[in-house]
Amino acid sequence: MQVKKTDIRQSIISASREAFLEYGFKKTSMRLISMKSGVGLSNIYNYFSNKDELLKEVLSPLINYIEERLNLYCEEEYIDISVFDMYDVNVAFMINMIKNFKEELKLLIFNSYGSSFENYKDVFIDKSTNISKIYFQKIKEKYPRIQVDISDFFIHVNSSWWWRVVEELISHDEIKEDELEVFITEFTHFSSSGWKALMGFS
Amino acid sequence: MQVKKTDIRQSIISASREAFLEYGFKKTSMRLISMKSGVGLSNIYNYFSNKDELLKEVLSPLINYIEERLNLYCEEEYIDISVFDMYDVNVAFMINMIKNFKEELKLLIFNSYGSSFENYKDVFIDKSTNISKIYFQKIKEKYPRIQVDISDFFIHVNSSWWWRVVEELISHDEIKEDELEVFITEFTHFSSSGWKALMGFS
Amino acid sequence: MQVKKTDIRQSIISASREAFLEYGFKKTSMRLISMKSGVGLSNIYNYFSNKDELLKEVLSPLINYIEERLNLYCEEEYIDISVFDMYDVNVAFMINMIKNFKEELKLLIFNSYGSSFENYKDVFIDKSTNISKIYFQKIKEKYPRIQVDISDFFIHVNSSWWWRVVEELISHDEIKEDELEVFITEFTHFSSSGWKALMGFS
Amino acid sequence: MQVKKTDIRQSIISASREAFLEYGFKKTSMRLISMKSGVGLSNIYNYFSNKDELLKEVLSPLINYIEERLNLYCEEEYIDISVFDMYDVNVAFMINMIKNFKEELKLLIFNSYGSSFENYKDVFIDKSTNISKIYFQKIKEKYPRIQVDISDFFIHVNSSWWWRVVEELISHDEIKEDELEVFITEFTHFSSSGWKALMGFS
DNA sequence: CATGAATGAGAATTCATTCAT
DNA sequence: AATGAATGAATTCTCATTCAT
Repeated sequence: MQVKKTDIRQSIISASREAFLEYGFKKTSMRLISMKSGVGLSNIYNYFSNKDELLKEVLSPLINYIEERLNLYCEEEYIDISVFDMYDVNVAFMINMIKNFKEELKLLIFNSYGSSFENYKDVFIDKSTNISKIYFQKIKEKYPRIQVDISDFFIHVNSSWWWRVVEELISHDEIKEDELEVFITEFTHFSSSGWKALMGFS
Repeated sequence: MQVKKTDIRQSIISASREAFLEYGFKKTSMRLISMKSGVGLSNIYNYFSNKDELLKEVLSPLINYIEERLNLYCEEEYIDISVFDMYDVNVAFMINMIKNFKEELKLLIFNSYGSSFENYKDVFIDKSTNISKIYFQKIKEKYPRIQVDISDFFIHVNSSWWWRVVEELISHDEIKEDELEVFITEFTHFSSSGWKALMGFS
Repeated sequence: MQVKKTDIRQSIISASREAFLEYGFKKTSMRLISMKSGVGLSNIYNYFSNKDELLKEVLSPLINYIEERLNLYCEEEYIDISVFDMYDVNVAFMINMIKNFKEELKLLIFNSYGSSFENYKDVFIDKSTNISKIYFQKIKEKYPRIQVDISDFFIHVNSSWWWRVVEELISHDEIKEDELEVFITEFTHFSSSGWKALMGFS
Repeated sequence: MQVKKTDIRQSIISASREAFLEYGFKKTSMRLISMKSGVGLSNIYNYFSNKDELLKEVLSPLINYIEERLNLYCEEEYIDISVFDMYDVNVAFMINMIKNFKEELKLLIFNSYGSSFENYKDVFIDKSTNISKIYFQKIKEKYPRIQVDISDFFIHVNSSWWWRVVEELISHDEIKEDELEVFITEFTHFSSSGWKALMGFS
């Protein structure tokens, strides 16, 4: 019988997701995806132009989510947020992202070797580093008395840490709700104290 | 021929190091190593049993260094070190490791996909997490009054951050001495303030 | 839908022409033609039996034009044309053909690898060689005193040159009107002098 | 038993030559070469890096021969040669090339579609056009009275004709020695008369 | 030890065409 | 006439490793 086009697309995509999650992008062969999805190997190419496209398809919701948020953070309204509220915003972003895209994040973070997303981590970190820089710049302009002489590299490493937290939360997805809360508390406490100190508030 | 056994071994190893650094473990073929080293492809197998062994050989100094240090930190004498001195010890360890094994670290961190070191990061983090736990335990035993109710996961993430710092320092090896110092100061200031806060010293 | 049969045929044909011109017959896939024409891939086969047929369709005006002319040249009336007028006739044929079928000629000459027209050049050259032979034969019969002992192979090569001129004019379609005239003059002067010499008129 | 390296290389090369000649570069599969040569498919890649390399190997003697001659013709000593002696030189070059490299020429001319030699014809024609231009320039400088106002395009087409002659001689390799001589005579007579006319010697 | 030769499984992709509805 | 789906054979190339000498 005629199966609808979208069904087949979908079965290819979900077979890909499964396979990529289990073996990683590189170690997943098109043959495996063909077998898992029940769609003939060459037939897959009638739906997607290549293997990378498959990963793109799987990751696109996550990528869109991330890029949207990052672009959002560049906008005006965020200037007035205090450093410490900023933390809550970031934490919320991270937590929501993980809630909504756990599998995609796993794929992106741990299983994308050999694909065009191999270096997405760097892209993300660079972008959020830039946002942080802009943020600090704006703070400086608004409150000239506050000393914010933090090195670019530290800001970069800080962005890197955030990503690291995401990585850790993803790879320990067995963590319970309450453990997560404890961690967030610790993380926020630790970080805000750190930043206060660095900015001369201690 | 007068070429000594060890010379050949050595030339294979250094050819491997070069190639692995340039192309990564997975994308380096044995043929390339053969060509770079001038040792016949099949002859390489008289010295090393497989490709993975080659990376092992290249990384062994670094791995030994790391494991030695990690084991050391479990020992008695370190118990008495205050939390804050501990930082200096850790920083020193990190800096020295980078100074002595920059290339090996690059290999291990960024170029080991496809090898048995693919997940060494996790091994390291787990070990140093355990050390931290033991450390906190000992602190607790010695000074029962100090509150150290830090979650295991936070300790884990903290270890992870350390490793992340190493990764960042390695991938930004253009950083100058004075920039490094600034960063270390910021890092130490930030972290120690964070820890103090977490441990109720603020 | 109100789209007429012929419209669809036409859109397939013109999509094919475009694609063949851009990528060549071999490197043009039916999928591309389907996309360019907006006609479903499998539906194309309701109008044309295979890929080759598509090229045939595109080229048929040109092919018809060529064959008609070639057949025409075999007829009686052309016998009386002097060698030198013959040149003008041929030149006119060539120029007109290029004017009317530039794209088709490009297709035929440079982009037909893999199709049944791959060797059309040879067909054309053979045919026009035969015509030349007949022409010389008739000349001989009419004017027995003229020496026309030109080898068949030379006549063949001559036909080949004509085709080559077409090829060159097509592949240098940036040539301006006046440059073309200059070239035609040179070509005619050169050739007629050559022929005169060969036929003992010098 | 151990067959010597060169033997295998050679058998791959000659199998390639055979296959390329019979089916053309594009339509010859590596599998076929493997079968014809008796060398395992993947083993071929231990000797040659890809299919194109195989054609390169087969054609290199011819290509070297051509390029050497073309470079030679740019040199001083050839300036003094009269237009008509030049013809003899060119004819000799052509004839020798055909004698020495008949099969390679077939490959290059008719069977190289899909390879890096696909457009070698253009390369050759461009080069020899340039040589002709330089030649005319030098003639002009030496004998200012001679009118050589021949358009660049005619010179180009002329080079093209030479190549065409090669093509024709190659594709009619059944031509006998005496037929060849006749043709050469006709060709020379025709061309020199043509040139004389164009240069105002008639 | 050293060498040249071999291997065999596997990779991603391509594509004209056919089929069932 | 039109559509979505399918196919199946082919293609080039890769590579760690083994084998016989």
